[in-house]
Formats: sequence, structure tokens, C-alpha cells
Amino acid sequence: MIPKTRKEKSKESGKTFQTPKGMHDVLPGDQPYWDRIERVVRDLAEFYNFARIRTPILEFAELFQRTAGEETDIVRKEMYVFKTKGGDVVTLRPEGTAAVARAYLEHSLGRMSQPQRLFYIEPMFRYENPQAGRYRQHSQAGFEVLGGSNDPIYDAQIITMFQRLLETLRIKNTNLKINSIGCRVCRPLYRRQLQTYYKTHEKDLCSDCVGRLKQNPLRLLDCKEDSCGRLKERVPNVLDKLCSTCSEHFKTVLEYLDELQLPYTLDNQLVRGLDYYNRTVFEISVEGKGSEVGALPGGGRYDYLMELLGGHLTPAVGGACGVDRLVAVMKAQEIKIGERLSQRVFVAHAGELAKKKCLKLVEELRKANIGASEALARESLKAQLKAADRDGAPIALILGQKEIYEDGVIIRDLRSGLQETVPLHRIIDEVRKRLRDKNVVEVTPIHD
RNA sequence: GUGGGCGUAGCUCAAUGGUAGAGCACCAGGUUGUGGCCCUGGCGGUUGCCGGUUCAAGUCCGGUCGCUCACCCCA
Repeated sequence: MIPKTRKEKSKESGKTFQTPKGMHDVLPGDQPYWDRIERVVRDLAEFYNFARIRTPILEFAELFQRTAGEETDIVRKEMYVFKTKGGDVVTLRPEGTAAVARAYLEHSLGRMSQPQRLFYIEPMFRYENPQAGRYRQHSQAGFEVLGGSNDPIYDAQIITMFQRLLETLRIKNTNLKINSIGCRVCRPLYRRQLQTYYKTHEKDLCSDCVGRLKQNPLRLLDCKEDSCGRLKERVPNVLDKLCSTCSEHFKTVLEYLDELQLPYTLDNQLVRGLDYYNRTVFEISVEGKGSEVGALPGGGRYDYLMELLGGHLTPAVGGACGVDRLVAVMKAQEIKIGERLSQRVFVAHAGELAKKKCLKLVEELRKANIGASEALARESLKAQLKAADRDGAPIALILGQKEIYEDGVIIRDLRSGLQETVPLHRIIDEVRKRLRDKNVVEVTPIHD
């Protein structure tokens, strides 16, 4: 019988399977990037005293409708909303902050020590068309400071953490953009001024912006159409319109950043896509190589969020960073990951009887906490050693008829090619000793 | 949702309308029990799918699906 090709088989079953649109597999080759990023995020959290929180992937859709804002794209067209058998309207969570705030209220974390410093690194979902750095399922790492006071020190610290994250990952050419979008007192005033300004130029606006003029005037600043862009040159500056408290707050944030010697760019047209932000908003992007994936971290202050969820007014500030985008930028910038040297020993056999003995030897090594790999299913020693080479194992143990007869094992240094026979009962100790000598485990330190 | 580009081996890509190829990767050999380098061989495709034009289609035309980039917006 002729074996069937994959294509023939899939033709019979009528379908070839692949990931749904916008979903992607992270294959073993990319794992070092993910491991590294997760590690750095966890270490940063540890140093800055942030505790991890895990929230469900599924939340009530209303949570985001209330917090992100009915008119935002996330709510209007990007949520994976569906009805459960029980009739609940739920969604795959599109972002993390609202979920963390929900948990804070639900579990009365406001009654614990304040502020609560929390972090997460979890998958998020947006139903949109994929492109560079944009997936329907993607991971975000977020840091949030909830409760306590609205001291600008927290704004500065959150921003610092993301800057440190990028630095530690050795990402170059980052650009921190920062702005303040005011509060309940001053934002409505600014909004009205914007509307007045744009209304006089309504005929020059693109069709999208005509809609924005009514619904969400701040978004007018985001438009990339040429005609709207020209209008932006004369647009009123938010920073001039801030009330004294907001202005003072923003000034202090900038002073703190200066103190930390973090370079930033004031961008008075930076607005965020979610309605719950107030005062400080920021975003860090990459210039040049890797820039096509868009902003990496972004965030800001969201003092009104808890209130939107039915809680008390609770000061909070935070941000999130796209993990998939970090991976993409690291690849684009050709950032190498310091790999750990292999702690493994490779076991090879020569002959059927030896194969059986090797099976046992491998298990004994593993029981002694020594990583062992093998290709015992292969017949030739040549093929086995080739596999050892690919594995990057520093030493190999070889067992054949002769060694069994002598009650010994060949221990071969795969770097130098030198080998000797040692008695079987001493092999574990000998392997341990050699691995200790050989392997200086390289772990890139978090600060250096 | 809208627009552009692209679909040939696991990967990267060739093939004036005329027999589908290369490099890499993978597997096996290069004598008796030893990896990397080298040499030889092998596996692997109904050229995304459906239809049309033609003596003849990977190539031309139509449709369709998928991927990708961009817009909107965002991580």
C-alpha cells in the first residue's frame, strides 16, 4: 500500500487545519525570547514589589463597555462577544486594566495595604484584521498601581518600569512620549475648544473626523489624513488648558522623570484609545528597525475607572506592553539571547544488549537529577553521536559489548574528543564532576 | 469592514505557454564500535482550490480561499 501524502489525506477529510485568523503558534525556536521576556517581567515585578494577579480570560462584556467606552473601537468592533448557554453576555478580554480593577473591587483589595501594586502577563483578544505586530490573540504584560494617593511619584515609577523592561531586554532606539489629558474639570473645557476650532474647519475634515467631532473630539488629534493633519498645526494645546491641579501634577511627573534622567518627548497630541484615562498618558515606541510593529508599552492614569465600576473614586495608574511586539522588535534588532549552556549528558549504545543497559542508565541519571538525552532508537553509533552534537551536549556516555564485559562506560568529552573508560558504579559521580567543571550557567543579570 | 502585494518541497527561492528544479534541512551510506567538515545517494510536489482559453497552463483569464502589508484603531 502506498502511503498517502498529507495533502491527499486532508483532501479526503475535506479540510486542512491551520490556526484561525490572527492566532499564531509560538514554536520552540521562539521560546527563548518568550522565556527571557517573562523572566525579566517577573524579576522587575519582584524588585519593584509588584504581586502577580491572574484574572479569567472570560469577563462580562459590560465590564469593558462601561470602562473602555461605548464609542471606542475596542468595544464597537473588536470584542469577541458571545452568549453562554445560560444567557450571559461574555467576551474574551480585550485588555487587562479593567479586569484588574474589577478584581480589586470584587475582592476588596482596597482594604489591604495601599497602594496595591499588581502585575499580569496574559493573553488578550481583539477581533480585528491582523498585520505587523497585531494579532487577534496576543499577550500583554501590565503593571498597575491601585489605591493609595494619586501622587505623581507613581506615574513616574510606572513609566520607569517599562523603560527598564525595554532596557533590560536591550531594545534600542526607544522613544518615550508623554502627555496629560486633564481631568473632569479641565478636559470638558478643552474638548469644547477643540470642537470650536474644528467646527470652523469642518469642510476640510475627512469623513471619519466629522463623526469624531461629535463623538470623541480628542481622537481628532489622532487622524493621519493629510487634510486633518494640516489643521493640527494650529490646534489648541492641551497643556495650555489644564487646570492648575492637573498642570501641577503633570509638572511634577516630568520633574521626577528628569530626576531619574529618563529622556522623554512631550507630545501634546498623544491621546489614548480608552475613555478611562485621565491626566498622564504615555507610550513608548521604537524608531527605525522594529518600528513597524507600533507602540510597545502604553498606559496612563485612570483615577475614574473604579468609579465607573461602581466603586469609590480610587486613584490608579498603570500600563501594558505587548509581548508579541517585544519579540518582533528583538528579532528585528537582532538581539541575541544569552543561552544557557547545556547541562545534559548524552547516552549512546552500540549493540542490542547495550541498548537495554543504556535505557536503564538514562533513567538512573535522571533519577540523580542529571539531564540525559539519547537517540536509543537509532542503530548506528554515528547517527547517535550526530544527535548528541545537535543537542549541544558537552559529554557523551557510550556503552557497547566491550564495556558491558568490563563493567565500564566510555565517557567522551564532545568538545575535545578525548575519552576514557570509567567503572560503571562511579559514572554518576564522574558525570556530576565533569558537568560542574564545564558548565558555567550564563544568566543575563537584570541590571548590569 | 476597505485597498495593495503574494500563494511552487519542511524552509528560502528558480523554471521565454512545452518532461517541475536548486540550496538548506531531514534520513542513509562512505567496510569491522565514535559527532562537527567533506563526498555519494535517498525521502519529499496532482505548483492553495475550482473553472475557462489552448494541441499543451506553475506560467494566460475568471472566481474562490489563505497569507501578508496598509487604512481605521491599538499592545
